[in-house]
Amino acid sequence: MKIWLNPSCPFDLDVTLCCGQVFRWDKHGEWWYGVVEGKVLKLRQIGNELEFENADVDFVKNYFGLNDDLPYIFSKISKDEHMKQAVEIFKGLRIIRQNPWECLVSYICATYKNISAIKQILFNLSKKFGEEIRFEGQKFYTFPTLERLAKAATQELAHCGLGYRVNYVAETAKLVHKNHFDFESLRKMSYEEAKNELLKFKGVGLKVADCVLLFALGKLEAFPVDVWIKRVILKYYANHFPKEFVRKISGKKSLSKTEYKELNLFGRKYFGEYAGYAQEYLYHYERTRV
DNA sequence: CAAGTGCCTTTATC
DNA sequence: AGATAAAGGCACT
Repeated sequence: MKIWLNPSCPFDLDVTLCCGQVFRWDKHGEWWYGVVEGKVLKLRQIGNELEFENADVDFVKNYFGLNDDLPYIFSKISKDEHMKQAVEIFKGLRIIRQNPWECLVSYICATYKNISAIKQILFNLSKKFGEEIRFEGQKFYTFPTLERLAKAATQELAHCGLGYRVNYVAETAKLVHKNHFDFESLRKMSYEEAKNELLKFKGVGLKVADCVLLFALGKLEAFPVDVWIKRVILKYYANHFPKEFVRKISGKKSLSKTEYKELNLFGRKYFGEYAGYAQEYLYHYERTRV
């Protein structure tokens, strides 16, 4: 099936899948393959044409955020030259609407890891606890269900390379299972309310909660602050903070809870209701700027 | 090549 | 409250 993209509303499949918001996509030739909602989704983009197999149009549109009005969002977040430049370079990057459960586990596993290591962990988890699917003669694995991970032995999880995150994933899976936790209900809540719900899970701090809100639940005002965003702020936006504060966070590697909240609040106030888009553009901009 | 550093941080413990 | 240490392991330098 095909979707014809409106040239005035940009989309860049490569950037969207490469920018580090999702971890289970691979490109073979010009086609991207990923397992989404239990099926292998295959797609490629040629200019304004998005061609895909194994999903319907509405699903693809929703998953890739094709309904987001990017020109309008750009007009809202383009507050300065840095942001304008990031937008100019990566124009078609869109926030993906991931499955909330997969997103939650992914970002619990992502703490203090680099992207290749995160991909490795999630592949290991899916291979061990997910379901094997064959597609075009290749093996793919669905993401483990919460029921399966809730039952998983810590020993088995440890073999996936989770390290000290084993207990975070195990306990979160058990709690989600026990409480029949309804991720969909978070969508109706405010940003703050939904965040507080997510913070109840083990291994979920302010950063992980923001990532789940942004990448799975469509809370586009969420502004996750990781080491890269901290760098961006120190580099381009330090004048928005007291000198003393800047010196303090420059000196150490990790942020305290209050320091995180300060940077997070700055992002949301400064960039506004689409701060999440600003975050992802700045993140990718800074990471590719070396 | 070995050793050191850094990684889309959180939690436990002062 | 607020700072500090500890927690896999792997990729990169």
